[in-house]
Amino acid sequence: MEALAEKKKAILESTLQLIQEHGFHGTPMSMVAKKAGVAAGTIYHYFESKERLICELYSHVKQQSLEAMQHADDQALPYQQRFFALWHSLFDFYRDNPSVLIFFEQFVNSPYYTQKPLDPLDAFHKTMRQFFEEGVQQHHLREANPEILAMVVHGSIITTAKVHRHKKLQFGGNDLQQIAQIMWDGMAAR
Amino acid sequence: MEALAEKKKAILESTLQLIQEHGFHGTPMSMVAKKAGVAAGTIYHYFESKERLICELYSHVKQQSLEAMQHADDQALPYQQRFFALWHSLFDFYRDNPSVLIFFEQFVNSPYYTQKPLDPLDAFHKTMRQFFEEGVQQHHLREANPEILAMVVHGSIITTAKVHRHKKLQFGGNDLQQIAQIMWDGMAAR
DNA sequence: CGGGGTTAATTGAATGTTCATTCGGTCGCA
DNA sequence: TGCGACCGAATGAACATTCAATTAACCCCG
Repeated sequence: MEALAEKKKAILESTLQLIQEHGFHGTPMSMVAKKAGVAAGTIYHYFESKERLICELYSHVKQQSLEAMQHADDQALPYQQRFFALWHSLFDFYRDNPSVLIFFEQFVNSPYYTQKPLDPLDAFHKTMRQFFEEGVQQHHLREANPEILAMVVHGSIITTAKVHRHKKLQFGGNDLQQIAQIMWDGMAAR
Repeated sequence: MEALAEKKKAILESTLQLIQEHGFHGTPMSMVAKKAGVAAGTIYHYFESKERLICELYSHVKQQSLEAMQHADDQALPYQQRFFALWHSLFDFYRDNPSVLIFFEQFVNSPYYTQKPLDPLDAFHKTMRQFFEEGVQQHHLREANPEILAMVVHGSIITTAKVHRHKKLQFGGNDLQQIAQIMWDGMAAR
């Protein structure tokens, strides 16, 4: 069933691309179809509606983020080193996939996201939380709600990637390391 | 003639409200007109197009954020105290005006924002930067690019407000203080 | 092996709706 | 009488979605 997956994938990826360029609006199904090299009707073979397409794209993209994060984590390393690896690998992922970043942010602030019951099985979120739970339990990090730590760190990564993208600031490797360091110093056990 | 004609203000505020509820798309001009209590044509008396309306709304909203921040800053206080006041006042502003938060985020990730040359006179940004420049110069904060510090702190505020809004986490005052503290500890001079 | 039959995949023109924008006209005021 | 604010029905373009028709994939019986 590979050929089918091909088309579905092409549709998802075209949508992602086009949303980066033209926004959530300004991306008609006809344009998606054209870019994906399929007929308009074909999209409806794979996705019930535009809304469903976008929601599936969200899951797809989130899965990718998770993989980027997990890929870089080597549990054998000391915790602090793992923290920096996590920070940089996620940042790199967002920097190298600006369309993911944009789509993600647009989706989260759209009614699609608010309307849906939040996915309780959200693997990305869960993995992130576990990482910080571990840090707190082992006293590498200060006593704090791991959810909060996860949120703040992920926020710093997203923010940095967004600013980078807009070229408001061009970050050198030192700058990035400094940002990660600020986060670490703020959260580390006293 | 007021600083802003009553109707113009009503249009701006209705747009803000509706975008929170229905998103950037899903907010037709006719709906804005109805909510603002004016005729569709009237909007075009004040705004050239929907795009212009949205861009003006952005400036308007940014101005409000600036005021929220400045309002709380008392330069007579010690720097650290000013930092916490800034963090909390901006957070409170976003928490109490979720429509601003949503709109802001949606706009920044839309093509409207990317297309426009970035406003070099951006007063919000400038005020923020100056605050952190001062902290670095007076050695309250570590040696770092003040732009970066400003970005990271603002990011932490926005992230917290967003998560709060989605009710993923309900923050108590302690939680908030802890987040601000993490940021301070990370940035403070060693 | 082959061909007839069943199902799934794909097409793209047609449909009906929604929307931004326009414009001829009304109203109130100087 | 003139002007600017304001109205809202009318216009035309753009769009999501549908569907009847076409093609490819597969399977089973002879």
